[in-house]
Amino acid sequence: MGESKPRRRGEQLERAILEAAWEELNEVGYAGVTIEAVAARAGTSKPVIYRRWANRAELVLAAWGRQSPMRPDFKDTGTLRGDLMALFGAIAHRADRMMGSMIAGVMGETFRHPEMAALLQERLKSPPMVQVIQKIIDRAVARGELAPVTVSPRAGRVPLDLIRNESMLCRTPVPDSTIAELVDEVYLPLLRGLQPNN
Amino acid sequence: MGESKPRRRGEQLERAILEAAWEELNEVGYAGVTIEAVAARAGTSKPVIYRRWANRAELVLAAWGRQSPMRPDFKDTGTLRGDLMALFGAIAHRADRMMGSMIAGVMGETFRHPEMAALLQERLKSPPMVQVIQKIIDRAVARGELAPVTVSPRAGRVPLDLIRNESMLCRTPVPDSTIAELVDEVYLPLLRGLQPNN
DNA sequence: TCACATAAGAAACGCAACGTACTTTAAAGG
DNA sequence: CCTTTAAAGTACGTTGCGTTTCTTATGTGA
Repeated sequence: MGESKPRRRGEQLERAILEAAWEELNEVGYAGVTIEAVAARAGTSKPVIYRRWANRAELVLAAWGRQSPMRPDFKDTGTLRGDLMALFGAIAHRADRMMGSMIAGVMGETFRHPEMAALLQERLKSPPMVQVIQKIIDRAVARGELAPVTVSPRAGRVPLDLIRNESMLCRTPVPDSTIAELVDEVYLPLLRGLQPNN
Repeated sequence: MGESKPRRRGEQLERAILEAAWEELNEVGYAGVTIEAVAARAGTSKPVIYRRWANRAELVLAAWGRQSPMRPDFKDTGTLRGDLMALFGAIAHRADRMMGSMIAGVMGETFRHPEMAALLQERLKSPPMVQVIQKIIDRAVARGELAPVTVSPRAGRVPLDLIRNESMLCRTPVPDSTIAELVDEVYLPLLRGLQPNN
């Protein structure tokens, strides 16, 4: 066999596997991902994968972890509503159909592999979100749109939670109309209600 | 063989299967449910199940459908906050860990069986919720706790969505402290923010 | 009352993927 | 250069799927 493909190792191989896993995930969803297909796509074999991750859920979480985290751009749209629409839109854009499938899939396996629950939860807590929202609020306060407000961690997580919920249920990209509803009928009222003079 | 167990048919058999499926679901979670185990528990065989439901997701949804829907008791606790705590608590009580596993599992299969997405969504829309919340609000208005407010369908779904989200992520029964957070830091402010004089 | 249509029960199948074990072979490192 | 490491490849037993085939109990209606 003259064909001797250079044999990859360590970091390089691992990256190839995780990329293959991510692509599979996007094509067939969590339930459709098989270790064998990932191995084939990465041009490697099952044992190589099993040496690194104990099961599908771990592999998928690792593949997810390699994807660059959301970097919400702070560009000022000039209004509180505009900023919120942009933020919600950015979240929704990331939380597309595949995301829902993945979260659902991993979650579905936490009965068999309870240790995954913690990993998944940690991944979903998304700490930077509160700061982003606080920044948006501070700008609105500076504009005079809002009385000074501080959001609790819980209130800060609401946008992410609501959009994740929506995108998991709907399976399709969250439509703009839904984003507008969430902003106009939920989050803007919530922020107004948090103002001290109530 | 003197042992001739009476052979069940139709409705009776179907009920036995769905009950067995529900019990399996509660014991091992969606990912752990196997048609074979359900058949064994119901004292029947696989073909009998496959003759009725095309796959695990359909069977599980059917089993879920037999469970009595939530009947939120309207008992007046005397305060808006008390009523909301009771409502959120009732939702959380139903949306226990198994619920999360089931929703996640069915959702995870919507890649393979897209037709399930619609069924699941319909099941989750939970129409009566808005009326319940509106009733709670009206009582608060009558008490003078709140200026008159009407909640949009979207705002009315928020409690259910947030608690479902929470219970899916946490895997454990939603603790009272979380329910209090959702009421005090999210939903009460939201209702205040919806008042017209803002 | 009996014959027939229906559907339950049971066993086995081929398939796919799991997760593991074992061998061979290429690369890395002292 | 020689040893160690681990990747590639193969094969295995297991499980559950969804299906097929067959037998047999049950309810219906002639």
